Amino acid sequence: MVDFSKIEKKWQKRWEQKKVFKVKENNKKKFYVLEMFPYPSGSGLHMGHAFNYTIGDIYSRFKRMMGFNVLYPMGYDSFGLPAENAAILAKEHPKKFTENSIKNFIRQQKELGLSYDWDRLLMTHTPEYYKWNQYFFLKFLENGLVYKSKASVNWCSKCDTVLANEQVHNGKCWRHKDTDVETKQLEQWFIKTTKYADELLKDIEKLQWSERIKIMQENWIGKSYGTEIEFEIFEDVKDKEFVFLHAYGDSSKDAFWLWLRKEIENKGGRVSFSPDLPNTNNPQYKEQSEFVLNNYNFNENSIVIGHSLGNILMMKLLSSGRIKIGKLIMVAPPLPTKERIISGKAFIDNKPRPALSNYCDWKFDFNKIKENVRQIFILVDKNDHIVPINQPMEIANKLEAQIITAMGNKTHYNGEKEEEVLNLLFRKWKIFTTRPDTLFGVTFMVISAQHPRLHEIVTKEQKKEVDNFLRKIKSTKKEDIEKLDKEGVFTGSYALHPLTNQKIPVYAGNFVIAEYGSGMVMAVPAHDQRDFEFAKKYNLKIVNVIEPVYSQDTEPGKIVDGLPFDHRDAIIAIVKHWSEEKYIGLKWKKVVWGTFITGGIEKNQTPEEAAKIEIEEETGYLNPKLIKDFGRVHGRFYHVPKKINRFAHAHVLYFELQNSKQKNISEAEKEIHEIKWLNLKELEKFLTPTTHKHALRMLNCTQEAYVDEGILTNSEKFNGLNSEEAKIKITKELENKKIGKLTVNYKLRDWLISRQRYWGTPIPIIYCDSCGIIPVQEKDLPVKLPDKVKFGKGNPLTTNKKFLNVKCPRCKKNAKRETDTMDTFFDSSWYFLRYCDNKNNKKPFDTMKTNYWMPVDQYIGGAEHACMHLIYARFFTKALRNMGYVNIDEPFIKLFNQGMLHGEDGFVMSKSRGNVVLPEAVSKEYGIDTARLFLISGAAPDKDMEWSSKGIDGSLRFVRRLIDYVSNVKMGKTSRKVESKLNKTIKDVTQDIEEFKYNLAIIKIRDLFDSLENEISKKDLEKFLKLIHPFCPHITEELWEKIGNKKFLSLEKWPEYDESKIDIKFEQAEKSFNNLVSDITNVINVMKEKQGKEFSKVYVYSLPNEVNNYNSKELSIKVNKDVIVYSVSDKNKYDPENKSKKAKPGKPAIFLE
RNA sequence: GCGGGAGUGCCGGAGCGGUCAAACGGGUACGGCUAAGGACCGUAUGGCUUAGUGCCUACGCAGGUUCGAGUCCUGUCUCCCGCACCA
Repeated sequence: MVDFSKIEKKWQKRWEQKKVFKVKENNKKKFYVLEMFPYPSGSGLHMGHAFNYTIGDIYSRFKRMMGFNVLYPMGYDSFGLPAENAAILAKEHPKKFTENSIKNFIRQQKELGLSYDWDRLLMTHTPEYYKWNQYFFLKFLENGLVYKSKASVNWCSKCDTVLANEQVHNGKCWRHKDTDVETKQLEQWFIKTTKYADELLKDIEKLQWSERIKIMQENWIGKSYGTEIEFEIFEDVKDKEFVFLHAYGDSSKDAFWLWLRKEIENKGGRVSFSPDLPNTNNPQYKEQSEFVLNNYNFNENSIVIGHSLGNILMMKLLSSGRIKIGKLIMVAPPLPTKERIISGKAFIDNKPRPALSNYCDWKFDFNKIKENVRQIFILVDKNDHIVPINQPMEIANKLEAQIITAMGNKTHYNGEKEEEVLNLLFRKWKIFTTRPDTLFGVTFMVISAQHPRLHEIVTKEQKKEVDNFLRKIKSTKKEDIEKLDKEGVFTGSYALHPLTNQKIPVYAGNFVIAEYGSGMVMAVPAHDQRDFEFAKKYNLKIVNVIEPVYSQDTEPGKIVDGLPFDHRDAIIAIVKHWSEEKYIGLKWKKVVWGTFITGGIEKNQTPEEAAKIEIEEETGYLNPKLIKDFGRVHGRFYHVPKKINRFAHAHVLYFELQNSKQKNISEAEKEIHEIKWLNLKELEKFLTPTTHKHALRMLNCTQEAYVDEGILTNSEKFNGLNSEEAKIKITKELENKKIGKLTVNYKLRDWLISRQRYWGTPIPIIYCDSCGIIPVQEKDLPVKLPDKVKFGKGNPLTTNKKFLNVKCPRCKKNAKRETDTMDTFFDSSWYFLRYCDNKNNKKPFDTMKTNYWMPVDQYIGGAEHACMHLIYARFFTKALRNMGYVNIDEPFIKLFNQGMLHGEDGFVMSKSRGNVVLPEAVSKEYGIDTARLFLISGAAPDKDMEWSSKGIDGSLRFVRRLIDYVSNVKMGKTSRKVESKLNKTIKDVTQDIEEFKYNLAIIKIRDLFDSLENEISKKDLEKFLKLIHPFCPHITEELWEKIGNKKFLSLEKWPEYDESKIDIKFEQAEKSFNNLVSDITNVINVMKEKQGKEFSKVYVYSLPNEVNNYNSKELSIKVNKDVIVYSVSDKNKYDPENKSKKAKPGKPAIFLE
């Protein structure tokens, strides 16, 4: 019948030839519609893709017709792992593979009739594009937004590469839901996204995005306010042997680090102090070593702090295996390279030091040293004017020692007091807490077991145990760790409580996140569930510092608003039976209350005394024995008998009756309450006030921490404050002591961009042995990805020597390239800017052009990128703004998240599931316009939608009827009725499309179509076609041409509506018409069923002013009978039963015959 | 655990506090048009009732606000999604 594919081809060709959708910057108002560009998968497009693109295409076509200069581009996110993996499988080069896929994609997208400006095509795998990735990387580097760092990173063994934090979902790789992410310690490139954490969070409110996505981003950034507190972490130095080994030159033995000696001795350590080593002007190893061995004791616990030549002596001694020690701290070691020594220019000043060559012959046995000392630290002065920094670095590498470069107060850290040296022994560790009010409840510390600096605080004694623990953790999957018990192990180190100076143990734990805060937490077992569980497991001290406060918000005793609170010290006495497991409950007679024994504390009374008196008064029992004091609980409630709001501060005391001795209770007491003996279960139901329920929980020893806020206790001068006040005051106190401050913490981490894979943008960095890490110079960009590499194990780029080996841009010596590539999210973080100026080969883009087009007015894409792409792109925009490249704060003002298309089996349509429907197939049978129509009429485009091969029939019917109608309609005049409806529909549809309510728009268009009559004016018919055009572009173009138009409908103006032509009267008329139809059929049915009568003629009697509402022809068609319409006033009407009398406004009378 | 969203006829899904037995589409049934139709057109599709009427039962469940609730509020159940030991 209709050859859809012929029509489609015809118009697609014409659009392309005439460049109908090509845009340039001009004076018109711009509108930038953007769909998240696709990854060009090898399997091509299916209906799910068609669904996504149709949503954007409709919007673009609509906006274009609305008169906007619409930028609607398409491109491909063509770097990435799948291509690499698929290419390896298919033994095809990723480039060829990718470019084939893209070709396929473009063809298929063109067949969908999408109105892209194809001249703006971009592909991220082309050097023309990724050159600018490299360029931005270098710019970020210049601006301090890039750094390289060793960190514990997420590793996916299937991807064979690291993953960014955002790419780990539920402990699994975002691509491989079945692959556990491992942690590895690796040196990687990071982008400082955290620098913009605050702005990224703050600007969320500027975005017209769905609340859902906004909240997801907020949670991801995860800002929390709290206090940073410095804890001193130290090894227990008691009875430990320290040896200070200076050696060389001019410092006197008395002046050398006396301050440090004092610090150590204060903590119980023993310090042996070396005088200058013998004969330092011509040092001989033999002489000096004998001297040291004779004078000092070394054992596996001793800590040697070496300085100057003392370091070299120690390294020699350790090489020889003659001693074994615990820790070696090398402060400012003179460690020139062998070449330098031989050349006689050991140090920066180039003065020869022949003495050194006697000794520092570089014949160290590094493995031996590692064997004989447990921990090595090297401390290097940043501004050392003698020893070049890279020399100790080399040593540190060989020894796997930690190197710290920091400026000393005096050269070589010979100042009065050197914090950096001290820190190696007694390190300061900042921790973050949101609950400084619980500071006095800290009874231990927990450092993350994954913390890269954990080993620094593990002592010799605990090393084995810690190692065992770490091994255990490593062998458990990340997924299981979350379900695992809180576990840990003592590190051997202690922390000093900043306010009480108590010594508290430091544990390594599996439940602390290494990357959040400082990776160590202060543990408050009484008020944190995790810490509580940990403390229970390892029998650690639990100190209660927060007393609960309850507010009664249910009857009885619900707080009455507005009444002031009467404070009162009180007791809650739990009294146990002398022989049974039962407790006394008081049932109140005038109120519906059930409580324990309770009462106030008078002046000069202890809580125990007060409780005993209450017990005697209220129950008569004479011999209660105090067993346990549960501390206080505070309750705000309305005291019903006394008619006041009360704030009771109650001591909870637990008594056991020694015997049944009882005196008589006064009548007055008897009237207030009665005594009940209840077991624990009964009490649960019986007790009404929340404070008493709390007391019961304490009696039950509930295995829970009290984590809410409350009133401080056991907190010295902060006792009695509520949590809110205490947080402020304790933080202030810490600030005064300079060991804490108010601070903000984010969950957001820096963005790890290194990927150990081939198919990505090479990171433009060169490693030079002499110059270190050198960025590639801008003029040398792009660093092209070489074609020839070997895939297999490890990073493919290392297999291309031509790529790998370069000359250092600075010193021209041989150097090596960085072989990691960038995360492909880097590519997609700025592609929307490149579309604005995609052919520029001088700059990433012309700012004039981005200023015109940006920001993207309408972004369309899936919600799965809420915390990945969308955060990166927002970060990029802000960073580029600060660097002067763009003038906007946010890239995407409006965001629309489309739903997913499901296959007929109910699952998301995907190739791997095998439920895909191919557009080509559908197009052949139904036409792509029909498919488009069906896709968006099923459900709102932001909801998931199920494909149905039956459902599409409905759309096909509509399209056919439409063609049929336009082909046969008589051009003439439009009736007022149709005109009214048309204008109303234009109004509604315009708004619906604007709001992406395509499904509703279609309903209204169909409704209008049903009301169209056999005659219509050309103008109105055109308006009607325009309304449908965004949904069905090919068919409408064809019909548009058919009715005699030469220009493209695609470029026509969207119809405007005329409010004055919208007449509700017509709607009412339509309604009464429909009512009439249903009335008639109703009667026909009733009569047929009831009396078996059949009628062939219908007479309708309408009020005279409404008679035009009821067209007999239309009625006849509707009810499928002959219908004759009379006006009631018509004298010649046929009305044998005088039914016309029954006619009412909007409701004509009927007679059947 | 925290956060977000949703529960409406056989199905997909519409539903400004009143005009809702519920749009539109699909399915199903019946009828018409036809040589025939899986094409097209019409009717029906909670129950009872009626010459075009009226009533009842219905929007997960239970309450509440209101003259009036599918629509607002509270609680509850179920489902979906996101984050998850974030100190």
